Amino acid sequence: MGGKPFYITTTLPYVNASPHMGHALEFVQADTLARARRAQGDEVFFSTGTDEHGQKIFEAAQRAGQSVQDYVDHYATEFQKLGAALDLSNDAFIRTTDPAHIKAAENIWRRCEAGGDIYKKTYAGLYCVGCESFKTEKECEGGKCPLHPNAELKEISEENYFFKFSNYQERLLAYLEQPNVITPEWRRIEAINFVKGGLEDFSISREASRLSWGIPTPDDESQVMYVWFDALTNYISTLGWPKDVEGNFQKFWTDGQTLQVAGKDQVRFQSLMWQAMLMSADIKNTDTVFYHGFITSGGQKMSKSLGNVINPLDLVEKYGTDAVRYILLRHVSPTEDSDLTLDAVHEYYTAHLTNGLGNLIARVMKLAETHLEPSDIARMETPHVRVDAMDDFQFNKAMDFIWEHVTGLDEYIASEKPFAVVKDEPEQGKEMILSCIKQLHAIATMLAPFMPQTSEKILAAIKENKKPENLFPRKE
RNA sequence: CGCGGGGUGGAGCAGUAGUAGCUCGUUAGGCUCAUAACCUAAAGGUCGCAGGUGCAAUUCCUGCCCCCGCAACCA
Repeated sequence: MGGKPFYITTTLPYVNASPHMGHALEFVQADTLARARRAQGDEVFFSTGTDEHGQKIFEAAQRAGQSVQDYVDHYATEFQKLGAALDLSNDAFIRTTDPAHIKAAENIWRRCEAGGDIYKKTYAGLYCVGCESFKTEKECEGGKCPLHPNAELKEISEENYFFKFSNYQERLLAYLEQPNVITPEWRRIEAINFVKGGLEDFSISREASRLSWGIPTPDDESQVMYVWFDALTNYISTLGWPKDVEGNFQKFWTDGQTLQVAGKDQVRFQSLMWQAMLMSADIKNTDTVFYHGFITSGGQKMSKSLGNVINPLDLVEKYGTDAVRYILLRHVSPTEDSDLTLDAVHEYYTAHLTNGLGNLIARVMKLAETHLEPSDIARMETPHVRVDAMDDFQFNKAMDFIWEHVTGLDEYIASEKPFAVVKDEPEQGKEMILSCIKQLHAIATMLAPFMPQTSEKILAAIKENKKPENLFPRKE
């Protein structure tokens, strides 16, 4: 029943700050999709990693008084920790400082260059010394940088390599004609409108003298690649492109189905720039990019100054891996911005996991443990229920569907009272309890991609015919 | 007239041209298998404002108000 090999990747977090809830959301969504495909029998390659080059990282390392390498190593570890805490099933963890990735970035550069899409020109812009970066005119207020109104904006001109984005307007529009290339649909419209507005070539390198932490451009040591040109290449370098000694690139990218998961601010990078790069390098385009929304807290962006930051690792520590996955998948909209507060997290946990699923597992398994024999379990047929909502990235709808079964089973027990029937009519009661177990089994199976550890614990409990330890202990 | 998303009972969200649903919270019952859990019922909304089209609009159209993102080299 397996389909094409399935490739899925997250964007690579930029390692200039610690992991936040947005990263956790993207990771968990991607992991759930990967697990769901594996459960369908598809061969899956799930990749994630870290983006480690660029000026900001260089500066952040200096501020932290660390060598850049130590600094990026530290953050790569942080993200790997989060991945482990969320029980990600990724097959690869790519770092853009990996030698193989650097080779790949050089290679795609050469291919774009061979295609005539890379050229050198002088870039003149207003440079804010305070920000250490160029400002567009729109960003400036009254000729001053809004962040550093006292610093003089300097007109700096610099020779950089540019990518002929403008060459790809028609081909990008043709690509965007395909309804599935972007989800949700309205972001595809957004992308089309943007392309129709005209595309400007963009600079893909910086002078090495100003920015040392990057991949040198091939054949020109005086320049380094601008970080995202390098970073975007990760989606194929992680598969072993270009050498492809293991054949993963051919299997998963060329012959497989490809899906990228990204934040809603990424449309231009993932669906336009990256796709144009692929066209230039004569590599197949991404089949689908799914864009999720952002998580706010208390109606505002999470920020350290507001003090409303929710740290995903803290949350996992307090509530557990599957509880965090549950909240991100069910109580966060897949594509719209969603609000999450610690109070809300606590409420969802208590209401649906402690009182809901956890209690249901306990009451059903207690009945089974008391009244059923292992032989009853062994002869049980286990139904499989398909979760349709997953076809459309509707994680929350899929979870709602599963929870209808949870509630339904609670209702069944309350109205049919198997615990009472079994006292007077043991055989009939046992059959009723067995049907409860079947339902619980179905719930556990459906839950597997979303809450893998919970799913396994339920299935193990059913198999052993033993009430498990409290899966979701009450929290203060 | 820059682009997009949103304004629905106390809170958070669904939803549809024709008795407005869900989760949490509140109140009253019930049950006792279970984690003081679970089940049932009730209270609570002029579905942002004003017009328009329709037999009928929260749902379609127009205008306005308010909130939130984005506005290209930002990884």
